[in-house]
Amino acid sequence: MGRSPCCEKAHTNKGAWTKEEDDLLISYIKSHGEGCWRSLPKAAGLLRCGKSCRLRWINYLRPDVKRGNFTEEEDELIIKLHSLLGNKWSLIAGRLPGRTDNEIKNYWNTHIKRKLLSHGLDPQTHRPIITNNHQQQQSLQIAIQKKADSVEDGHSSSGMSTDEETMRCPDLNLDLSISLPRPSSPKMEVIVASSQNICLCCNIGFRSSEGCGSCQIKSINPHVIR
DNA sequence: AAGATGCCCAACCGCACCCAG
DNA sequence: ACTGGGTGCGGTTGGGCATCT
Repeated sequence: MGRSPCCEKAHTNKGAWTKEEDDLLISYIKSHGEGCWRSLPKAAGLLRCGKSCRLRWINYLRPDVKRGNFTEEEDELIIKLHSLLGNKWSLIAGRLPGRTDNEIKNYWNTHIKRKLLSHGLDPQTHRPIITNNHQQQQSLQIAIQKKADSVEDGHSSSGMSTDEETMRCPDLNLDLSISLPRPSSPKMEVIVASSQNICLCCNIGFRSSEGCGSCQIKSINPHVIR
């Protein structure tokens, strides 16, 4: 049994896209729109899998894709959203105009993870890393700090040292500063974003069904992703 | 100068979800 | 209610480039 393959692998190209392939895909989508990805490659004259075309378009060729370095504001927003949503890259990307889930995912894994570690925070939980051995923890912190220093030299857009950044953003551990204590359940909990008892998901624009399932507020912001 | 190592990012893979029939 | 096709998503891989030794 098993699923049928999404395409005839024997007759499809793989690997890096050529300029000619890019041009074919762009011109086809410009004249026909983003239709059925499965049939698009054949119609566009591409020897590619439909999934590959979709990925190339969404992550690279789309005219509204923003290229280049992430700003400090985007950094902070990603951290906030990740603390709220976890690895829901598509939802996070939906809150960062011009950024793709793939780009954010890569950026998270290569930069932000390290940044959080340098602040002694677990990138998954956004909580302080705690070991039962104080000495072990100290050496861990030193090692992380050394690594982070070498990375942040020339990376930090603000040009501040890690300590200075911490001073400037005392609430960098956003989860700690804005959420209620995490209960034992791993399920995302409602976070009181303001005195209005509005879930933070809603506060930043998610509908009740997006981001967290526990929120009862109906469509605060009609401008939702997708 | 050259090989080794590390980093970054585009692209692939496979599973999950959605929805029409 | 069930099934299967199409699409979306998140994790992972691998190639190219930069830096180190």
